[in-house]
Amino acid sequence: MDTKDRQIIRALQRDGRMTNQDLAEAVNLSPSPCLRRVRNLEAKGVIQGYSAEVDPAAYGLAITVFVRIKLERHNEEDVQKFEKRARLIDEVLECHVMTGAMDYQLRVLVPDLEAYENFIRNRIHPIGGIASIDTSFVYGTVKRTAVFPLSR
Amino acid sequence: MDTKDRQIIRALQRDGRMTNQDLAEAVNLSPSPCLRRVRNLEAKGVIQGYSAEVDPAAYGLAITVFVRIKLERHNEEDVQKFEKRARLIDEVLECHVMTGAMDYQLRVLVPDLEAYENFIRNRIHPIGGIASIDTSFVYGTVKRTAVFPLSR
DNA sequence: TATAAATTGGCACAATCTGCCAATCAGGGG
DNA sequence: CCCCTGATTGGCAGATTGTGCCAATTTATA
Repeated sequence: MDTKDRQIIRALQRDGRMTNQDLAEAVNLSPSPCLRRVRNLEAKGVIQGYSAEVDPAAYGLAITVFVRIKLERHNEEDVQKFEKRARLIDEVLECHVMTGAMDYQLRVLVPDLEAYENFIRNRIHPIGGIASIDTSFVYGTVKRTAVFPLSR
Repeated sequence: MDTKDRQIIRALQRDGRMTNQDLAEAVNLSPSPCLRRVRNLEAKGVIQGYSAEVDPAAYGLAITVFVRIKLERHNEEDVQKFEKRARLIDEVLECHVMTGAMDYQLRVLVPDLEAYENFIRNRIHPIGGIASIDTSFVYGTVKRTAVFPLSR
């Protein structure tokens, strides 16, 4: 993982579908070593995949919600159960374990407020063992990028 | 935006670099109309771009932080100033305007705790007009996907 | 400086993309 | 019921891109 690898990563975060030839030119390599580095980063799990960035509203998911959840108990069993169930919920795009007053933060995508109510009632509450839920809706997005800062 | 478009979108969220031929097969189309639909979704801004998914720790950014910020005043000038400055900070990958007690939530990536302290001191506080900051570090990530739920 | 290991560049072949044209399909009016 | 129109589709050929191999170059080490 040298400077060239980091250049490659940032270029592919900006445009994950750029051709290997353009990428090679952008990082001052010829195509074959460039492709080799990319494949290597993929094999080592540094690059975990590629994905299309889609406007949620245009797709029909107008509402983004950050949901913070605190469990009643933190024994192995209840924690495993919560995390296993959370992973299976399609509306949950992210679920992180957090420091602070709440245990988890979820990023949730739903078409409307009614769907959010149903999500809480039918997907979250049935998991059980939940002490409290704190909901924040997203009004607007000031910035959203996949490109990491230059680390050194 | 019909069922086929949604299939295409979800397939490209799972693998943004899949060949048009594989994509066409996955959604039961032949390559040319499939490519036309993709280009159309791109032109309409539904697909906003493509990007590589990278492991932040492997890249050297071990710490993910969600920072919630409340402003002292909400006049046009102070809000514009904060948002403009936030957009320019490389460590800030996301910045959303939120409902609830705090005004903004940022997703921030830094190499270590020291860098986080510097980030707050040198990037956030100098903006001015900030009433309070609430920091939550990410211990672990239970789920992280780019694939939207089937809408309907 | 000599040597070994790692990385690079170029080339040829295979796979993929791209733009065009004809064929097919869906909907509306006579 | 049929014909017409517009939209969408499928297939094809040329251009672009990816892929794997080998020799040349660079880098690191003794």
